[in-house]
Amino acid sequence: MSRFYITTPIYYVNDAPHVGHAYCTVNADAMARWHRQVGDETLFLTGTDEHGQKVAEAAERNGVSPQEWTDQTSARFRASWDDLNIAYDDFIRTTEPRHYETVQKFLQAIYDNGYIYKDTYRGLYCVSCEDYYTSEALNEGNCPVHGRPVTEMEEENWFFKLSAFEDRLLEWYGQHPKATTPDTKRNEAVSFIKGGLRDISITRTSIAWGVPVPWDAKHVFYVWYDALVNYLTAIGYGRDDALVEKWWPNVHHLIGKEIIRFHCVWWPAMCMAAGMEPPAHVQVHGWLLVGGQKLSKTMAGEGAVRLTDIAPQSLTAEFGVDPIRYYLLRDTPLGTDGDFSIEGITARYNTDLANNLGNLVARVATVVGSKCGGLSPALPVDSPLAAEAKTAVDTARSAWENFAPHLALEATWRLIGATNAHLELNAPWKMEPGTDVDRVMAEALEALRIITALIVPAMPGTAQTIWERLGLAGDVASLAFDEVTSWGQFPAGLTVTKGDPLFPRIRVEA
RNA sequence: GGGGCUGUAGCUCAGUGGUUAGAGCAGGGGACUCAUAAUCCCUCGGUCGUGGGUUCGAUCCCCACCGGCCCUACCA
Repeated sequence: MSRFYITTPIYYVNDAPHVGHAYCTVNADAMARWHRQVGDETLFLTGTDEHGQKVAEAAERNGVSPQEWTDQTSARFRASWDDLNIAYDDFIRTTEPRHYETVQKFLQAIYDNGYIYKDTYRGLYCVSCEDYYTSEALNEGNCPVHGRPVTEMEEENWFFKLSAFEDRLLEWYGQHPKATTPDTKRNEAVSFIKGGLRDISITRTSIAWGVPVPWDAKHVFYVWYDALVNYLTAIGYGRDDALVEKWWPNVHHLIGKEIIRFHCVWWPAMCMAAGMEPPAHVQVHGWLLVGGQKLSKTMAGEGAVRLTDIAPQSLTAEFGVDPIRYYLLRDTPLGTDGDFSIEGITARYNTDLANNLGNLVARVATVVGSKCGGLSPALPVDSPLAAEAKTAVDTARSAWENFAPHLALEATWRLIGATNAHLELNAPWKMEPGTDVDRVMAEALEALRIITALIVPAMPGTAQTIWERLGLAGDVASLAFDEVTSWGQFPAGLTVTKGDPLFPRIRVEA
């Protein structure tokens, strides 16, 4: 048995949970579910990032303390994840005492190792961005984002000697070519390092809403610097060395492409500075882009077409939880940008879920009912579907191992197609009840049993529903993947029930 | 301004320095009628962003340009 530790970024509480967050979290959840299925000891961590100036200001505007504000906003993320059937093992909040303790110990270690020093930060500050820029970053003397003049500011800060890690990082990436995937994203990180690293300011005196710097009470840590450490908080850094040893560094950080720099440059360097191995793997995903199609008002409000305006719950309310999970996993491979659209969801829903999977379950149940007395017939020794099933299982296994849920599902749907074709070829509905019908329907049931096991990570609720309709006992997700997906197990004599359509077709106006 | 990614069939995407560039969906035709007007079979469809270069030969390598996107030091 091996172990699998996967994380999402911790989401900034000032955002409302949106489809982008859901995309990342559903992928992490499916990956965790698959690893649990194969028997890995699994730790799936997500959470919320609750410090920083913007949170403090938002709390003030709303007339509550920062802690009260983050209590409210963090809860929205948990509600979204509950709704999407996300089975995280731990949900971290950066305002928790355990996180303060880990951050302080981790950064104290870096300080003790001599990688943190005090200096005066002079920089060009853009009021709109609330951030500093280097003179090279400016666009003709103006802020590159807002195009407005910047002002010279000065602040006394503690600095992290990121520049000291250029060579070590490059060497490390040379030795760990798969530390960041896909390769194009690794190249981005490496190019950035090669371009030269400068030390970074990691504390602030201007705000109080953060983790206090242990050796200088006037300062709190800059929000990103405390946020990254959450991956160590959850495994007990500073509190339980054995637990850290157990889970680190074999972690998989699932992140969006916009935060490559933090996870693939800063974070490995911070780990090195603290005397730890950098995280073994960062899997980068792209963005879901909204192509400009109109979203319904119930979906996103008047005139809104931005992805960040779409609440995951509005989607699950309209399409169901598992269809949205399926769409997010199937439609956009991890690593590239994808298109998000209601039309796309509808197409996946109707073709893959209603027509292929849902209809297959229905037609098999009907024919078993009419030709086999509603009971599963005995399974023959050989079947042409056995090879198809093996291909699907092998492909899916390797796809999940390689962070490619879309390929795992594609392979599963090939098996669904092969099962539909097998029924078509044999046309059991034309036959008189007897051994020929029994053989075909037993084969279809067996294929469906394996298909059900294969969709567990993506659609756990649907999988269990189908499992029960097939007359099978127990919790399909708890069965060992390798055993449950091998051909030749469907017991004879189980009661197969039809039930309502799993995925009623969505009518689309012409 | 600097760095990086990307542009392949109507749509979403695979893919390879070398004979006729693939898949799914959509479109067209046929079969079937167990099933959620589902399914199955066949089929239409691309000067592989533009212009150069390297090469015996490029969609794939190099350069430029055009379009889209990310980062430029707190947006999955």
